[in-house]
Amino acid sequence: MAKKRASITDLAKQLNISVSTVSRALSGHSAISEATVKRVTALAKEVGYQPNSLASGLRKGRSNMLGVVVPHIDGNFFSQVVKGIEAAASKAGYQVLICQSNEDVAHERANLETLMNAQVEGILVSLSRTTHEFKHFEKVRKRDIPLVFFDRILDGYDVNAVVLDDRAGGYRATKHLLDQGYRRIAHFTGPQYLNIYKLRRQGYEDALREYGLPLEEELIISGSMDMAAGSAGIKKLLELPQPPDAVFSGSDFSAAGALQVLHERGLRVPEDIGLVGFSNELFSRLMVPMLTSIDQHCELMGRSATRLLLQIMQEQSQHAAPQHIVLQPDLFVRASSLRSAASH
Amino acid sequence: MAKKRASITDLAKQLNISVSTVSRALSGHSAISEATVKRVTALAKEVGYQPNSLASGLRKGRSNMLGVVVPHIDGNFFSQVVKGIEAAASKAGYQVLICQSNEDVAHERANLETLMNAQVEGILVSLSRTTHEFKHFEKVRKRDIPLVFFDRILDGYDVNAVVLDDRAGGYRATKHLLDQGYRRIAHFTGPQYLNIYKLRRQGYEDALREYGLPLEEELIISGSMDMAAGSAGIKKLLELPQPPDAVFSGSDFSAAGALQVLHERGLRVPEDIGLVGFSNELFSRLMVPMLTSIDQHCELMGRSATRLLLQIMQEQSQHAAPQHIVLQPDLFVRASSLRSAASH
DNA sequence: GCCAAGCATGCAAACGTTTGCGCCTAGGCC
DNA sequence: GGCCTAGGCGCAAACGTTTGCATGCTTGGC
Repeated sequence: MAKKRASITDLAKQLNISVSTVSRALSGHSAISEATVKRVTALAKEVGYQPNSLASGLRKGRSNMLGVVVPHIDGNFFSQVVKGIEAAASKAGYQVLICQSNEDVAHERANLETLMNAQVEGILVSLSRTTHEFKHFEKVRKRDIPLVFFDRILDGYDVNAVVLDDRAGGYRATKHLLDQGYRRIAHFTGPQYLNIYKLRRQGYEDALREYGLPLEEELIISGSMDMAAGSAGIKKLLELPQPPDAVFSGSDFSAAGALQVLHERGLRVPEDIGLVGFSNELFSRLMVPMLTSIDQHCELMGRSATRLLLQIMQEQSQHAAPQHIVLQPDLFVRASSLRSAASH
Repeated sequence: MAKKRASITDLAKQLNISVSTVSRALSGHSAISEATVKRVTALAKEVGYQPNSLASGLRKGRSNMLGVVVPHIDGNFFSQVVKGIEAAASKAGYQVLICQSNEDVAHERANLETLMNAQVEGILVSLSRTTHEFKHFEKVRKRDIPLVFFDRILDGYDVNAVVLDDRAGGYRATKHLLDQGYRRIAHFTGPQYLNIYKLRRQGYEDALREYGLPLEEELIISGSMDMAAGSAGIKKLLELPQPPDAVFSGSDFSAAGALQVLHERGLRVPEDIGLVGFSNELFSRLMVPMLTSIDQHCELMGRSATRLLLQIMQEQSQHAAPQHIVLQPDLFVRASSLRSAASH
């Protein structure tokens, strides 16, 4: 019962002209008289003609689709990145096919397979947490399908990527605390095999060194970076003979967990202890006091990655040297670390 | 320079058999000998053959793709719904094409157009805020493309839809406050032309009526439902000759805004004022005290909508009566409304 | 009046699959 | 030995476009 969608051939028949003429008329080809163009477009509008992009993609060898593989699409970071990707892609006339790897490398492999079947013209990937090898991407490369990674990348592979300068983020956060007069600064960090946590920590250490302060192992707490880890971490720190006067947390969630404990114990933030998070999550503005945090420009990352991908797709010289784009994070200073203002 | 992807024809040539045999062998057709099936699959794996789903879609008249139109993809709610959609779709072997309308009806119209060009087999839509008419969906209907709406729908049109029982949510939230002994309960609500806010308010009123309490206009604050609106709202309420002893906010954000003001003024939650939000945003667990809220089962909504769509796609009887699926919200009770526990 | 040029259009192949139909062969049955 | 069946396979058309080339017609220059 489904009504046949009108095809270019139907239009041609009704107008007694050939399909090629119709095709050219619709695609704005030069060698078609204005009169026919008008006749064709008029009829097209009348019958509600819609081009079949599958057919066109098949013939032209290009699908007008980009593929995206993310660990998961919910959560603040990835949903914003995807928003940026979709925006940039649709502006360039591309559709976006989205897959979730669920942090599972097997899923990730399957996702790539599906995207290649769908004939996407390029692929954007943020690696799953369980991805430690590169083999499944070689297949993509062999097919000469442009590939751009963002945020999560694998060390030691020279690939196109857009990442955040996590070291600079860690450095800036720590330096801000130092500038505010804090001198015994603790740090919450995550698994060191993830580039992001390793780099944030490096930034932290660089800042301390710059100020001639010692790096004390007891001030660095490694954990899962969620709220519970933050609560546990701050408890451990408070039990030290010489507790810290500030914490730079590698995640806003851990910072929130720490804040809850500080509240319970009657410690004041920022007076007694300064607090800085990472990610500038939505809720950082909802905490009391509001949390100073590092913004990752998620949406910009999505847009940049897409633009890089589109650029690579255009260059014939597929095999130019891979590009690395490094985005600079921003520090959003809020009450949780403003000792100078609070002391007035 | 791009290496030609191996096609079914290449396989056929190499094996000296016809393309039809290869096709049937790969698709598990019965009338092919086991021996050839093995030969074909072996070669296919060897050369890394990947089916071209554009071609297959063109021939079969089905693309294996679903379309999704959301106002925007970031934020807690929609990103979780999309997660559910993607999960359900990919389990059924479908790809998901995602578009953002940016809350703009013109964009929405364009999105539908693109999705139809891409030959999606079904479309999932949550309306943009500026959509007050239905015309652009009639075109989709005329093409017999199955259509399912979720969350945001238009009153007065009989369509397939999956929505939350917002009235029940409002009712349950209010009843909980009443059960906790609060008697003068205020309500933050949003634009009444949006079904969700209207219904939440109805639930609120129903609960009050059930307890024989009067509806007082001065206790109902209408606003934009963000943090600022919450702050402004609670200030207005506190200036009343007889301020409320609890607030049911139609959004977690407004509840958060209110909480900040209460903190500033030294009012205790839940002892002096009880607080309940709506949406169960991530940060509701991060607030001090933790915020009682209504969970919308976002991911389930995505999965349900997708399943409904797939079901409609399978039924020949396209034109069966439209189905409405109503999801029941859940109340997550936390400290911000627990007077009984707090009083002990 | 003839030829070159240029414009508007048509023809047909191609993209990679799927699928109805028909062919061939082998085997079983009478 | 002939006939029938069925299994295994090939042929070719079809899906809706795009596009190189050919074609016909008009026009202008000499």
